Amino acid sequence: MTQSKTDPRVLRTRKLIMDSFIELSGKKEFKDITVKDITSEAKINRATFYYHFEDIYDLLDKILSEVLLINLNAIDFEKSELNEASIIDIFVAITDFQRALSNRCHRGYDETIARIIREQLEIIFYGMLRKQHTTEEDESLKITAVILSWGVYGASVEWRRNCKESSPEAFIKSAIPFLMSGIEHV
Amino acid sequence: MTQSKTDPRVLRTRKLIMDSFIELSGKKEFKDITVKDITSEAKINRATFYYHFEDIYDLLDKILSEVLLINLNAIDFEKSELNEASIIDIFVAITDFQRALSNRCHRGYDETIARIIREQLEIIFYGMLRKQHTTEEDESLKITAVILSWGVYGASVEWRRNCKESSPEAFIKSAIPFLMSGIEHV
DNA sequence: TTCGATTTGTCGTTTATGCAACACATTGAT
DNA sequence: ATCAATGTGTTGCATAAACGACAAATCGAA
Repeated sequence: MTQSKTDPRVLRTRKLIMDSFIELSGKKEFKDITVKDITSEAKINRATFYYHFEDIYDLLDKILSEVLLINLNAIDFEKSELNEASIIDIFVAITDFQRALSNRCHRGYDETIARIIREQLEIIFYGMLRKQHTTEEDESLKITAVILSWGVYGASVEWRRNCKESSPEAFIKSAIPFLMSGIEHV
Repeated sequence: MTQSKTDPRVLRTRKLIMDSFIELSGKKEFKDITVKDITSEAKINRATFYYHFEDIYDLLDKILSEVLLINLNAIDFEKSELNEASIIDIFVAITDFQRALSNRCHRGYDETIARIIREQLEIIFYGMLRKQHTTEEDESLKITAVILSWGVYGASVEWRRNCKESSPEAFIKSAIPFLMSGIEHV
């Protein structure tokens, strides 16, 4: 809330870098994109790139997190509870996100994408759990969030692999009882 | 030719400012556009504006000069001589330029536009004259360029006011004998 | 393998931009 | 006419970005 505004120069530069990366990833595969490519496309100095990002993997991290967050932000986690409905919403958001990625020539990032999605899920689940169980100890909530995040992410992998003929909503519903029992068990 | 590249930050910032001004001038009249409007639209600091431009009139100057130059650059002055054909080309470029301006809601700038066009014309005529008369003294060429620039600009005013039914080419052709005699008299 | 070319991180220095504050001018409503 | 609000142009200082250089790593072709 009280976040002091970040320097507009930083916002501009980050946007330039991210836009250039997205532009380039429409032409080349990830492994062929160099930092030099990005900075000359963005017309910024290469040293400036390293001022904002550790390396090209860090950039990918932050871009994907941001894109995923935009998808997930449609769901208002501040208000919604961790129940059947919100789990379905989140699952649909993830499958939408992955579909968007595969439409945009993002190939060869699979492991990175997986990690990012799972990490984001963990953060979200942990936040929601803590709101509902303010009395519980943190460790217990944390491990629940971890297991949930892996489980839901795994479900999305499974859906993409085998079950595209059924809707994501229908697919995740079959897993809801198991997930919810774990949540209520905390 | 040996111009050392200007700092990319400068180019970016100037473009931000100019684009914002052009954007704003589609919504308001010139007299209603403030420096603050421009800088907040461009998301740059107001002090940065004054780093690049003296004031809002200076900005208008440079924007219009640039737009006019793009029109005029279609004509290759480095190669062409100051003769009947090139005068016609220049006259047509000016009338095109003014038509483009009036299409884009630029009202109330008339005096400024007039000055800028005339100054540009003077620069161009002087440059062309000097290439053809390397032996002549500068002062003589300069005054010729001044008179030519006023004359050709005045012709464009006259054409806009009374003679739009005839083509600009036909219109300026009737003035060519007078202009050329002045040029050859140097 | 080896060698040249390219890329990667990092550093120190210079320059452009951000920011807050200022006195002054202009505007607009009462 | 007055007063508050807004815009103007300027300044000093803080910080991001540019630039050039560098050693090390990686890549590619002979």
